[in-house]
Amino acid sequence: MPSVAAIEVLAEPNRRRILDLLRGGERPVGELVAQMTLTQPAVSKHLRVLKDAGLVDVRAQAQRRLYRIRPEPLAELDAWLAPYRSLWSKRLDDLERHLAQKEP
Amino acid sequence: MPSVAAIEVLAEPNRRRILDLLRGGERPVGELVAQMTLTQPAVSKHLRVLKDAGLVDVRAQAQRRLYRIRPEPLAELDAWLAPYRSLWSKRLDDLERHLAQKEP
DNA sequence: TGGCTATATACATATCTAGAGATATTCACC
DNA sequence: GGTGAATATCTCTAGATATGTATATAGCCA
Repeated sequence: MPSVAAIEVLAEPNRRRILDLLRGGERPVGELVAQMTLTQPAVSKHLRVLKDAGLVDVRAQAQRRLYRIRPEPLAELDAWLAPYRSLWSKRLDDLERHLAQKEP
Repeated sequence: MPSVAAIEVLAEPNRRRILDLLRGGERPVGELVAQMTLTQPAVSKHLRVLKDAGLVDVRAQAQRRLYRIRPEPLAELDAWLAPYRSLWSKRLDDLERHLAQKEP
């Protein structure tokens, strides 16, 4: 069970890219490959890492493998971030107040 | 200008640890070193990386350097995470509903 | 069965990075 | 000015990792 392992896996930009592509829903490997400047083995390897971290799930459909997001580890990452939120929320409040003032 | 560089910097567990320690407020390097199982140069190096990513700020006080959190990059990371939130919020709603049902 | 498609794995390599130890820098204080 | 304390930087090294090429595996269809 990886605690905040998601952040280590998602440090890799191509893996973030893959996840972004999967936000549109289930996708076969080939389609992911087509939208990235990486070879198929490289993409498969990233998918393996994502799967091991529980960030994606696979489903076989004939020779195809359909990948989709598993959001749980992202929720954990979000939880890790939570205690820090108060550090910037005040400034954001200030910003909102400032913007609201510009067009009353 | 690092877009989501924070996530790459925070992939390192010791750097997350440092940030956690700084949640308690400004700290000199020596104090951070004392609470970690790392040599002073190693901690200084991590602090350098954190500073380059804009995740911390330094302030000199005599020979001491007081480090503190700069929350902006964390806010960016939070923003990156935002589009994914809908993926798990439904399940969390379900969980909450389930829990609420157990003690009416 | 044979050939084609889709994906995964093996292997080799080049790059990156965290870490330790040693040294340099900066400041306070005598 | 000299000494000691606090921190930064330099150098080197061991380990990790992302990638490409080549190969294996598995399923469909004729």
